[in-house]
Amino acid sequence: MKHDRPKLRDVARLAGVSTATVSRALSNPDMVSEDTRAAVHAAIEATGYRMNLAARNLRHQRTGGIVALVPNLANPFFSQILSGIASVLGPAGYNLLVADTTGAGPDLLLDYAEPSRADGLIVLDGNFPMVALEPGRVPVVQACEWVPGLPAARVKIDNRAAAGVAVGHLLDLGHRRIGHVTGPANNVLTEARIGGVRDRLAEAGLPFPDEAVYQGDFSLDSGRQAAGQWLTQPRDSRPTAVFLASDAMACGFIGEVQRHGLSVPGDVSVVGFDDIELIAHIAPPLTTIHQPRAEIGRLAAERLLAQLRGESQADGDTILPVELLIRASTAPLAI
Amino acid sequence: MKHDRPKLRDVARLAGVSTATVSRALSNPDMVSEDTRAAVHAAIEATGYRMNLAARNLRHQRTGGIVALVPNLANPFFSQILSGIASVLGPAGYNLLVADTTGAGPDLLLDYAEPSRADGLIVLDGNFPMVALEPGRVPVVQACEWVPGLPAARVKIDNRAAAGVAVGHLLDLGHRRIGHVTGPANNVLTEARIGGVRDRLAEAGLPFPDEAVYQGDFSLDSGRQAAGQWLTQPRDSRPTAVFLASDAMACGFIGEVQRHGLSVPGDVSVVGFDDIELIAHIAPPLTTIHQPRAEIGRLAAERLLAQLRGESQADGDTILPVELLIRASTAPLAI
DNA sequence: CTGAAAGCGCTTACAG
DNA sequence: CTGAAAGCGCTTACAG
Repeated sequence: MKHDRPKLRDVARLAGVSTATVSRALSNPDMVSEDTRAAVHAAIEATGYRMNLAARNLRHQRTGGIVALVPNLANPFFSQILSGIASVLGPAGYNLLVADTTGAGPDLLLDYAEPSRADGLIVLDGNFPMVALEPGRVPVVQACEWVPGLPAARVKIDNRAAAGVAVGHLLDLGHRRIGHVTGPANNVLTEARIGGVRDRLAEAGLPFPDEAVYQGDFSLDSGRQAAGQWLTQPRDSRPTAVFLASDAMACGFIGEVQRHGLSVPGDVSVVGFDDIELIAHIAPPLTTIHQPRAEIGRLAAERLLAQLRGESQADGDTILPVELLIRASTAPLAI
Repeated sequence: MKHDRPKLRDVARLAGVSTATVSRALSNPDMVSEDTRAAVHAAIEATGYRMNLAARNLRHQRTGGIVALVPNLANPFFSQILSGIASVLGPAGYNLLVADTTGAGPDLLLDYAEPSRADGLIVLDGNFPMVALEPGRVPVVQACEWVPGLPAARVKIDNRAAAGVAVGHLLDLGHRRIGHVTGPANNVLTEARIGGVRDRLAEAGLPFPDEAVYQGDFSLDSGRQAAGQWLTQPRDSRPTAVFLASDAMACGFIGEVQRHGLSVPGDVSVVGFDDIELIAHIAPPLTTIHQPRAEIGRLAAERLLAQLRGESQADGDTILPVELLIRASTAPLAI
């Protein structure tokens, strides 16, 4: 005996009405008389009918899904963002699809921007080639990172200003030789943050020599390597404080410095970026820039839904405020 | 001028063949002659045709998606697992949908087990009511957690044995009064881990009094509260070592103990569970049980795909090995 | 308020 | 090797 799932037709037959009527009873109840509605619902109960969403979606020319393009799913940085996205998509009746862009070709964005694949796109990766999103493609919102020139809404923080705040904190503590560990090359966040450092130092009339810039890639290990470089520099000319473009790097930096018997903040003050999970619990607790990750996710999803409803303009930036969290990894310059 | 996307029919018209032929040229190239194939591909180029996946999926009675049901997306514990899942689903041509089960009703599992919604389910949450997955529902694989009695494949570690290993390590260090901070009540992991503690202590002929059991819920804050309790207990009878059912709790526990001027492992040895990101970098670096999270995700996805291909049995457990990582938060009992 | 029929964009037995 | 036609399971103008 086959376990065929009941279809609209089966319900209609049992209720003694047409499939059109059953369909209406379900999606537009007040288009049908009360009696008919009751009969239909009885038949649904009796058959155990559940709607085939794929068929409805095909008919409606939508998929019911939004995809989030994530640079690296394994990076816990994104869990709060995804959680924020899911918290608005779920109640709105959309499915959240996630795709990891690691090692993906440049076509990935276009593949996912197919209306038959998803109704909209949230792009968390700024390293896509600048593609012209042709008409007939799906609405896109960029979150955190962005593709320069891509005409799509952005939800983000002011990375340049945030870096300025971090450096300002170190200046306030009396530091005059300030170093910076960057993110990966060719990354918009990297550019914005180093720009903020440069601006703030220039404003203070301080130099920003090449020796004070350490190339990183956001990873813990690259922070460790930056510390290795810093350790080899002459004690009386190397930075007395370092601002790193991610908390993970700050974590690696601190570990390496300590491994060599030096102290944070005794020998060097350290500021991170992101305020990731548990970073308040390392030793010393890390001073960092807090990014409202869940909020970024929520707003990105909301802007996308607004576009799908035709309510919102397709571009323009939403800038969220950051917060400097002063913890124990920074201290006044020892004289 | 409308920007209608070209359909199969448009390609067929341009190539001078039927839609059936275009369809075959695409999905079964060697069913068509070389000339026809060339004509079809030329027409595809000319029109910029891209297949409508939703229509193909409806026809094929599949959705092309697998959903992962996650207890709490914001918890970075799951990022590695999702990454593992995505790494096998992507290449296999499936979309990964994620849903957060926080605050969801008991029907969620059944809702997602609809064949029109997804082709399969990976359940990471053991707190669903035991439902009979009726025939006509989609294949399910459980990962990490599991619903007792649910007849679905499981990919997990041996939590009971792992807890035994953690306790064994503390016994080896000479500890005789060993405490345990549990996970949330009514959770399969909580039961399995406390069971492992009880077994191992019994095996060593040691007591496991109620005062040595602290109720937690996996969260950092509950670890902090457990430390609060521990601190109020008499110094000469309270545990000299504590095994906590999650790293987050261990982190909170250590922080609170240190805040009261005591030292880890000087005054109390601490073992965590999970080996989450950065936990090797707190002070002191945490001794913990490493769970192969990415591997769990990969294998769960692979078992599900095998079931979809009809290759694998629908139940049976896959047990992955864990590893005790000894770091600085545990030390021999001071006499 | 309700039904017959066309259609969303594909695929696939069935003939030829 | 190729085409005409039916069908995946819904929805929705169009009539009545």
